[in-house]
Parts: sequence; C-alpha cells; structure tokens
Amino acid sequence: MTVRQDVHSAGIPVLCQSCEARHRGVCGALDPDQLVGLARISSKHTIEPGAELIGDAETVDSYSNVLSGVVKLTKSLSDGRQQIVGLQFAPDFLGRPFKVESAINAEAATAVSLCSFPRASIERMMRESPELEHRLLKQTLNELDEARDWMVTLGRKTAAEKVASFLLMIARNIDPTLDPATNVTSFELPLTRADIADFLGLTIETVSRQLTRLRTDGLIRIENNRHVTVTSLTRLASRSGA
Amino acid sequence: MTVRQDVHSAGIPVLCQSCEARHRGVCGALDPDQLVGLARISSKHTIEPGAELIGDAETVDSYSNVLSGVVKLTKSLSDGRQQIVGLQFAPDFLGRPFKVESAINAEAATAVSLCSFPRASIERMMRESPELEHRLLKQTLNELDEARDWMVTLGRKTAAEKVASFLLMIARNIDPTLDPATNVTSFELPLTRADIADFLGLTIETVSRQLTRLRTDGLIRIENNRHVTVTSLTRLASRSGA
DNA sequence: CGGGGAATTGAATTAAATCAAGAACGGTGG
DNA sequence: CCACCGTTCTTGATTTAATTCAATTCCCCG
Repeated sequence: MTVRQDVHSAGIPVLCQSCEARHRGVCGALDPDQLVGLARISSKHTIEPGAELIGDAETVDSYSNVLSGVVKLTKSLSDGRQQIVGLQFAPDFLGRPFKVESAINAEAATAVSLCSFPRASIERMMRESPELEHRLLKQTLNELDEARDWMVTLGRKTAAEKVASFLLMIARNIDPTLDPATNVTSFELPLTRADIADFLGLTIETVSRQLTRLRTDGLIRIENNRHVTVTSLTRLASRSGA
Repeated sequence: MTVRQDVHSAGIPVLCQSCEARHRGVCGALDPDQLVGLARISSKHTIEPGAELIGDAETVDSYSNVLSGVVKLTKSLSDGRQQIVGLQFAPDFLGRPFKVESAINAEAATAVSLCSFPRASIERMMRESPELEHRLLKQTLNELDEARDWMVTLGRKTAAEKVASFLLMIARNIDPTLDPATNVTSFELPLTRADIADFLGLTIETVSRQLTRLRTDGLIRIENNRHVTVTSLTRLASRSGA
C-alpha cells in the first residue's frame, strides 16, 4: 500500500494528491511536471454560502476547479427575474475561457472550496497541452448536453415533473456512485426553495406545494427543510416525465 | 482582384473556395494541405425540409458543416412532448464528438445544404490539429452560452416576451451583418408556428396570438405566413424582456 | 426564549392551455 | 387560370395550472 502510494504520487504536488480534479477533472490532462508548475501558482479557497464568485459583466481573471460544494450559475433579466442556468459540482472547471467578460453570475450555493489559478497561466497551458483543451472540450460538451436536457424540463414539463426531475438530478450529482439498482437515497439539498424555483422557472410556493405532494404521497421524506430522503427513486423517476 | 483571388485560393479545393465554414467555421483551422485531404473525403448534400439528419439514439458516423438553411435540434419526452433545444445556421458544425450516440434529433427546418465527412477522419484530424479542436471548443462554448440564454427565456419570460425574443434571434442569425443601428429588417421565418411553439415552450395558438398582437401593434408585418418584416427592432427589443 | 428569515398552506387571480370553429395559404390537376 | 383539397394558421370561448396575495408555522441562531 505504502509502496503503491509512493509510485503513484511520485512527483505529484501535495496540494493535488487527493484532489478529484486530478482524476475526473481537467487536471487529469497534466503530467507531474505540469502539475508542479500549476500547483505553484494555484491557491485553495473556501467560500461562504451566498458569496459571489463571478459577477455579471465582470472581467474574469482567474479560473477554478470546484473541490467541494455546489456553485450556481445564474442569469437575470433587467427587472430582476432570475434563472439558474447550471449547477457545478466537484470536480467541475469554473470559468468561461476566451471571453474577457462573463455573461453569467456564479455564486456559492453551499460552502464551496475552490482551487484557483490565474487566467493567463491556464490559457498558456492550454496552448501547450492539447490534452488540457481536449478535457475542457469534453466538459463543455457535457454541460451543453445538461443545458439542453434542462431546456426540455423548462419548456415542456409540468411543475410536478420539474420538481421530481430536480430531485433526481441532485441525487445523482451529490452521490455520483449512485447505483441505478438502489431505490433509496438521501442528501442535503444544496439549494433553498427560492433557488429551486429559480432553477425550475417556478415560484417558491409552487415548489413547496409540489414537495409537499411528493411527501404526502410517500415518495420522499423531508427533515429540517433541507434533508431529503428519497424512498423510491423508481417512483420519483416515473413522475419526472422522462 | 483576379490576382488577389489567385493568391488567396492557391491550393484551396474548389469545393471549399466559397465555403463559409472555411472563414467563420471549423475549417478555418485547416491549412491548404489539410483542406485538400478533407475535401477528398467530404461530400455536399442538399436536404429536404423536414428530413431527419440525426435520429435520437442513433449512432452517428458522420459530421457536417451547415452550408445553408436551418437545422433544428430537438429532444422529446416519451409521451411526445417536444422541445427544440437549438437551431444551427451556416457555418455551424453539426454533430456530437466523442459520443457514439446522439441524445438529440436533428432535422432540416428549411432546405439545407451540408458538407459531410466521415466521423473517423474528423476525429483523426482533431488529434493531429489542436487548432481544429480549439475552433470546436469555441463553437461549443458559444452554443452553451446560447442554450443558457434560452433557458432564461424558457424559464422566466412571458409568452409575449418569448415570441419577441424569438423574432430578434432569428433576425440576427439570418442576417449576421445586421447593424445594431438599423431599425428595420425582413426575413423568411425558417420555422412553422408549431416549431416556434416547440422552441418557446408554448402552444401554436399562443404563438399565433402573440404574433397577431405584434402585428396589430405595428411592430411587425407578416406576409404569406412566413415572411416577416420588423418595422422597429428597437420596440421589438423592448418587448423581449432582455 | 424570542426574533427573523425560510417554508408552508390557503384563497383568489390570471396567463396560457385546451377545445372548437373558421380562414388563409400552397400545391395539384383539370 | 381557377377550383379543389389538405395543411397551416388564426380567432374565439372555456378551462386549468400555476401565480399572486396573504397569513401562519417552522427552523435556526443568538
């Protein structure tokens, strides 16, 4: 065990040793030397729930990997109506390359920890390492698939189906190892009712009513507002419209 | 003029000479040699309106550039409810790299002409030419931005705002040179009312009523159902909720 | 224990969907 | 060229899902 550890982590910076981004995230594209170079200029932060990470139309000069927690990406209309257009979980890459301005807001939904690097360094590494850009393309394609799935949910599902779909999506992202065979799972909701409403294009009252319905129908249990236990993923899925 | 032409098109395949994809599309990443190689294995098609280009869950073994016309990308729920999740105009690249199955349907909304290449060739060229992958990443990031913009429209705008937003989007895509100063423009709608409804998450009746409203309010004129003249882009924009 | 934001619940309202005719359009063939 | 047909689109009347408005109730935290 010790030996295996030594072999595997030879030359890998301490900062990166147990980092998920090195395995499933973009850093997997880097060899130990590059990792050392990047680790030297990167820094770990923890962010309070509610803190803004990227402001609308603000210039972005750093990129990050999400190490833990949930980041919500939002867009707003001029009169204040808001829509959550994506959620990022570990080990997602956060930031919009090749544009000086971000058209979206990013905000910590829960406590979040990030590993951040200066914009210029990543862009240089991307030019040097096609594999890094390749990983980023793959993540972007996945995000595009997710966004399009949500468009179906937003445009064509009923309130009941939206809420069921949302719970399923969260369950799968919080616990990515979730076996399709298991039928029961539980998790902390990373979003408030207001956030869920902004994600689903509904009002908080409608979200609340639909959750109550799922609860009284015995598909879920809710403790302390945030802790959800799904007692039948199958039944939940059948109400999600998919 | 003749001289300039000759210099610029030296070694460029006839097929690609006047192709927009060479300028604004992914083929701009290729040098004349690569272009010749690709042109040898690529073929131009024209597709009837309504023809299916990529079937849901079908294996995709070719990619294409859109040369003209409009392609709609759709997703459906099991009970038939449909959502259009994107539109592709020239010179967009069509296809989902790195996945054997496509999760979406692609269908010609208008008459479409395509330039298609075998899947394997493009993937090989992508490995050889990071610049090609870079272009693709940029297009994908743009599509992601568009998808997220639409999520706001789907989730948070009223029917009236949705229809106004749709007309603006079409006007800008049909005529990409559209000067923000000009206030009047006209175009053929590439979609039927049913398509528009599927795009906006509405019913055809609601789309029709909103178009009638814009017409009676003097913002647009409609001839023969499909030909739209926007008489005030400014007023249209102010009704789009942005 | 008590204050304050978050969530739930109920009643009334409304925007959009549904149901139901017609009208306009675009091919086709006489 | 015009009459016919099927499709697409428009318009109107009604219904309904979700919003809005309005109290409570429930948690969390000091």
